[in-house]
Amino acid sequence: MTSTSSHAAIGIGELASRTHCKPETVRYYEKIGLLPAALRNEGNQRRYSEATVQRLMFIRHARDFGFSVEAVRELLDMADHPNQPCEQVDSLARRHLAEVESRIQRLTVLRDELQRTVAQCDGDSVAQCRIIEVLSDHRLCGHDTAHGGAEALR
Amino acid sequence: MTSTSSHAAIGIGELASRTHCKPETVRYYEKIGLLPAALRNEGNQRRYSEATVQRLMFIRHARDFGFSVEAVRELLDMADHPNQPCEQVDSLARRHLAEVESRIQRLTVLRDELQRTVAQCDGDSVAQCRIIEVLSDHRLCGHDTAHGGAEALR
DNA sequence: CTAATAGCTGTAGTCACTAGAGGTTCAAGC
DNA sequence: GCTTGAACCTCTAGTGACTACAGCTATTAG
Repeated sequence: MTSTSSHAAIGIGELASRTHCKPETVRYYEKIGLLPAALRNEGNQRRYSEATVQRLMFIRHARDFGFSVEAVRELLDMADHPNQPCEQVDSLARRHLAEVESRIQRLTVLRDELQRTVAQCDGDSVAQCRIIEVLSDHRLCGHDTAHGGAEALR
Repeated sequence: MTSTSSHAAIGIGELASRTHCKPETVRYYEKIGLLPAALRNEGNQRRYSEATVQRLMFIRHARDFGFSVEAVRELLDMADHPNQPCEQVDSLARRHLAEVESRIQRLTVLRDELQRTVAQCDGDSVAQCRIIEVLSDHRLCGHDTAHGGAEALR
């Protein structure tokens, strides 16, 4: 075995590659307190156990699910208290789901309007371009929808 | 007429309220060059013409459509050259549309996975919570999908 | 022993604003 | 003319979740 021996402490590089993130991100998570301060070797380099690999996998996975770092912090807290009821976990997840659904909704309105507008452009000069025309005059949009706004993208 | 006289110069507050944004945003757009440096009155306050109202409406509308500030900069450039062909406008808009569609796609995958996971939680203790369980182990997700990731939200 | 790689700290940059401090100017009423 | 309050000015820092860089030290393979 070269690097992945079974229960030896691992370095930040291996931790990062095993959790699909970068060493910078690991240090960042430590700084903001998602990961506890790492143990150091004689040369002041971070050394991690399998437990940290698991914790970081949990974090990355929750982030992949779109949870904010603050939400991940709460989820970690809850996961650390397995005997409590999971109501809070549930409500956090449901709120997040609602957020995602609303984002999809707003983006869909936006997409329809973009599609409509793009379809009306006949490829002539800018002076007759339907896209520029619509951007210049809100009344030319589909009805009077406020089409999401930039917040749709957040 | 009190504030909205027909061709007098207006202040930053009225410009902002007529374009649904804030004075800070107007100054910000000036700083990054989306709006030209404003004329000033004797007391160094910005004074705007109707042309600026139109330009700012264009900007806000493009931002509402989800175009990035850099894209808006290009769109303004194009709008300023009405005799050119509108190919570039068209391609910019189509690329943006593709971006929006891809975002919807990724969010939809995410939503389905969240829905599935949340539905499986029976409201017991955290120790048995399906949400925590799934977050702890990637293999428990629907198949082997990488479910979008945090980039889905950008 | 040397050279390449990996790690360390600390700071600044990303995007599109927003908020605040601390000061100046304007407009209206008396 | 004077006062008051709102609006305006500049400059700086903060948001979220990292990423990138500069300038150093430690480890490891050959």
